[in-house]
Amino acid sequence: MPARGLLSSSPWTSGPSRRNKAAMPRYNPREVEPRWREAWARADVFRAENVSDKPKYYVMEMFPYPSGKLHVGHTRNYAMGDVVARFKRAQGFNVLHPMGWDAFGLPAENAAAERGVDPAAWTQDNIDTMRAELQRLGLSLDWSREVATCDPAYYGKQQAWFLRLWKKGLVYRKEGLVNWDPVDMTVLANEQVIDGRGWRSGAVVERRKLTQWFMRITDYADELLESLKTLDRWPDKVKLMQENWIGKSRGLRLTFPSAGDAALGFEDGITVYTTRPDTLFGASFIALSPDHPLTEILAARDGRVADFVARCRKGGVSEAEIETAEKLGFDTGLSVEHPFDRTWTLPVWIANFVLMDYGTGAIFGCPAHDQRDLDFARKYGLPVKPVVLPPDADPATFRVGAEAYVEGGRIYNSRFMDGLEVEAAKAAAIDKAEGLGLGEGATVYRLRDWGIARQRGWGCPIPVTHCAKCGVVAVPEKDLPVKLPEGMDFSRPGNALERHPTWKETRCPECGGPATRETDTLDTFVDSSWYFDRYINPQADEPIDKEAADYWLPVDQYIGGIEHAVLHLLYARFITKALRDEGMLSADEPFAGLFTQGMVTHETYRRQSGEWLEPGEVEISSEGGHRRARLRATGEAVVIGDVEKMSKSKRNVVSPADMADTYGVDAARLCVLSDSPPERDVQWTAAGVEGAWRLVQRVWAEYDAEPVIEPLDVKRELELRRATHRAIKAVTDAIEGWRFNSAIARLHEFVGVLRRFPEGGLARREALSALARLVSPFAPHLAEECWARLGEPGLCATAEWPQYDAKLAEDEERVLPVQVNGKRRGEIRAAAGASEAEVEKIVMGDPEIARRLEGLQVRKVIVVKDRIVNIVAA
RNA sequence: GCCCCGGUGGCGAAAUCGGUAGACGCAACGGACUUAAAAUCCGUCGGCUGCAAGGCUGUGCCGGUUCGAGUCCGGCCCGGGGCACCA
Repeated sequence: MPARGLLSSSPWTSGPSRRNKAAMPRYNPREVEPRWREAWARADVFRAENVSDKPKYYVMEMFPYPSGKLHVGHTRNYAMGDVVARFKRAQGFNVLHPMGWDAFGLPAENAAAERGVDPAAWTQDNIDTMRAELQRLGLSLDWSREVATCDPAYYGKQQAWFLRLWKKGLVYRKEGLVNWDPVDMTVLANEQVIDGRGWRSGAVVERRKLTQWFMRITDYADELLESLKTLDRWPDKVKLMQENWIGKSRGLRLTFPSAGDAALGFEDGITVYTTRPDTLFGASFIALSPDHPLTEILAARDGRVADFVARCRKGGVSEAEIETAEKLGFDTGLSVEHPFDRTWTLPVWIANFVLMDYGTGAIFGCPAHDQRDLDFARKYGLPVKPVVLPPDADPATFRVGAEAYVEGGRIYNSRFMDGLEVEAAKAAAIDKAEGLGLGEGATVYRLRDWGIARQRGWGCPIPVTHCAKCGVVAVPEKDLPVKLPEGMDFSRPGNALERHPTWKETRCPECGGPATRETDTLDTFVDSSWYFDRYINPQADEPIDKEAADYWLPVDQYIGGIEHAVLHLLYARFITKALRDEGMLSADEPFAGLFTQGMVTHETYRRQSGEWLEPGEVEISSEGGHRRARLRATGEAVVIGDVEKMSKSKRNVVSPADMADTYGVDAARLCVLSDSPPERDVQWTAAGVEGAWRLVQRVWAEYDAEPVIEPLDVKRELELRRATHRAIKAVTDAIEGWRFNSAIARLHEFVGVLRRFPEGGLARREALSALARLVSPFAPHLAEECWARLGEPGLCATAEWPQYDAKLAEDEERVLPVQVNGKRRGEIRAAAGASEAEVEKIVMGDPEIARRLEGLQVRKVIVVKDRIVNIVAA
């Protein structure tokens, strides 16, 4: 949003500054910034070397989808990464800071459908636009390593490793129930279904039976869980989310033998999975999933079962259905024997709340100690028998009412387990079941295999052919990449690749007979699971240049949104481990350090008709204490919606370009990093840019000022030197601690100090030399201009980070507040590091303190070195 | 329902080891400069109270630990995020 009054007259041409001399042109970023970007490009200073004596540092931000326009959320994200990249480079690291494009996906298809453009051309245009915008931000990126996932040179290598994983058995095809998005007309992974709706379209997801491609991420479930422990530079929150997602549980897989007249398919009894084998004597029924194979057999024979299953399938995933969550059951009339007492039989039900794809798809119900089972038992009049006694309860009177008892306690009513604590009873039950040959201890994960196929035209083709004679055959590596055709028809929903008139037709690589190509493409999360490997050498013949990868991996610092905590980060970890086991790289984990930055949010605006509006089209006013919004062009009333993450779909995006046009790129970078800590969400306002702009001008004014030659005052010189070293320490520590907002605050302070020291001399020179380098990660163009003005050799971008002298960074004298009984009553001055005795002496000799202590008896004096004094007196 | 994370001036926030609460910035107000405005510079800026020095109070609420609590502990309220028939 253009700031008031700045469009007609630009701030840097509006008049001379009055500091130190009559007329001085103000710092003009429009002229300065492009010049330094050219200088960096000419010197190629941001190119990383795959062979180097320096220690390596690999820093990257999550690559963007090329939507066509950069917004301030991107700016903030990439500015953060650039601060780290420039800081580490200055500290002597060989820094790899690459960029690329997550370029497959639906928006290109939507654009093709709406405007009849070619998705490849549309995407390429967007990439070109956004690359220019990114380059304008002055990011220290190594553009020689750029990758785009829609480039055959990239996805062809992806097909190559995909086939290797297939041959290894990590990829397989299976018929199963899938989540079908009826709007996008594609299959979604479980992770991509949120509240029963497609993560992208928001449409209610249906369940369909289809043959699908999967990756065996569950083979790695245990390692993915265990090695989370090695990720000490990941946020705990993300590790916790992944841990919950993997959902490891230990329990018992146990078979209930069928009782009496075993029905067809039912001879082997029913196998259930439980994490509560200690409650087996509280069992009251068995429940099968509506999708259980036995249910299907029963449904084939009995129409009432089929009707019941149909009822369960209807909805089931819809939001409303989940919320009401009514338990539904059907009594099959069949029964099984209790494994621990074969004379005891239990009825077999089919229940809607039993999931087929978790455990065995069948459970035993223990209503007293499981809320779902209790709800079910109450509804259908099944017995409720408690077997875990709460610590203070009386076995004679303890009853379970409306709430199941799920806490710990002592087992009773349970024969050989009586008297045991819950954990001991679980072990005893597992032993017993194993002894009987009816069960074994089992570990089960919530994590499911990853469904990777999408019925989309704009994605990486799955490189296989279907031959009537040979079945599913891999395309030979020499024939890769399997490229997308030109001229796909996106005017109708569905898979444009499938509809293409000729692309499908091919020859079987094995028998040479006629065959068809697979028309499913890979989930775009496959594309983003290895791009950090490809950056290392995007021209390599092999998908991954192993030698270079062994040097660079793992990524030292990855920066991105918390919204990828589970999906992208889990897939990328899995693919890394799979490729490692294929011998393609050596790293166990892709990202040693992870930082999840906050989102940039903005209010949303819509027309009465529901159409989204951009913030720039809307004028906000205050009428009667209420904020009102009107369409700038027509005055039409506009609905102010929620504050949400900036996204193209809701059109609540603010471009950094306007801000950069008016104030320059450096001010824009400072603005997005100021004021709020990087991990916090921020609601966008342009207010901070004025402060950033002033900082730029004030920094420049120090370099541009004519030197004031005055005799150096030794005391003032020391004071300035102390301020310099204190600033170096503070900024360094703040960057290392990811407190960029604090680092910028310290720059403001340091500039404030410099204004008070216009004299020349070495101390000022030292200060200015340090300041340029401290400013450099945040406002790199300004830093170069200052550096050049100082006459320093070379580029500031390649200068060493300033070192501080720890002695100078500490004050030699401290002001210590003095409290009496915890209330501040004065302060004293003491040498830094003064002993308790020395400080106490000064305190007691202070007349003001003495006055405060009149009539009181000092009981105790607490001296915290260099910080505070507290006198306890009565 | 369960699991996380937050709540500090008019606003964004700082205080990261239990030790001066509000650094730094924005806005506002007062002043300087200017024919004037903008820009720039200097200053004030949690609340109550006082002529002043100062005093009292204050980090969502209630209680606790401590010489000392924004920070630690217990209970609650509010906001945000994640998971949600996972047996």
